Amino acid sequence: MVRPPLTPAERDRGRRLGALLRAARGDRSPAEVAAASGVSQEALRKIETGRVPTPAFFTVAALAGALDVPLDRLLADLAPDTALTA
Amino acid sequence: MVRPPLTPAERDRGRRLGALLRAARGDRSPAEVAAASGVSQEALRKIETGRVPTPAFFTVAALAGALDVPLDRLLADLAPDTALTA
DNA sequence: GACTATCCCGGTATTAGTATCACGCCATGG
DNA sequence: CCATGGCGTGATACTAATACCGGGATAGTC
Repeated sequence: MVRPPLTPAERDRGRRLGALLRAARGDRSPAEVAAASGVSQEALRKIETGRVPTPAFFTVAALAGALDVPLDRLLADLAPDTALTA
Repeated sequence: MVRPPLTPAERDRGRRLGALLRAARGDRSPAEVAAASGVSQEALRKIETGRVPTPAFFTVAALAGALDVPLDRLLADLAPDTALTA
């Protein structure tokens, strides 16, 4: 075994990330955000639905940029432990 | 062809990301940072040397956390154009 | 000089991420 | 009722990311 499969915790984390991105998208259409970020609609959907639990760094960065959400905000919201009361 | 290979620009961007992370590591040993971030030493060095141009989001996040560097700072330093002079 | 430790690089194996294709669901308009 | 378009999901193809294995180079020590 060379690479451990993703743990349920990781998948759950990805699901939360997707939920955050979808929430940040608001009422904007997926096509809109996909075009703005340069990410394909399919990738966007999969990330938003949590089916891609650990997307590439720059993919998330592009989406966050298009959604005007700081990456650190995403992380903070993902890990309430570090709650900065954001 | 279903997935376009990484462009030279993407590889260069990954190289800059690695350089930034290595600079942020300072004089701390790779093993130290790897242990602190939970990233394997090999993955860390591949990222630092730019041989992994587009690492996973949470991998970069873990490294940035261990290095005490905000992700947005990394992005800003990668793309000086968007420089918010943060 | 030999030994040890650390860093770096190569190859290999397996899983994950992304793109394309195909189908079904829902809403809208003919 | 049927057609169209956007959204969601599943399967498939291919590349990339990560882990494990070995080797080599360098610095420090004995």
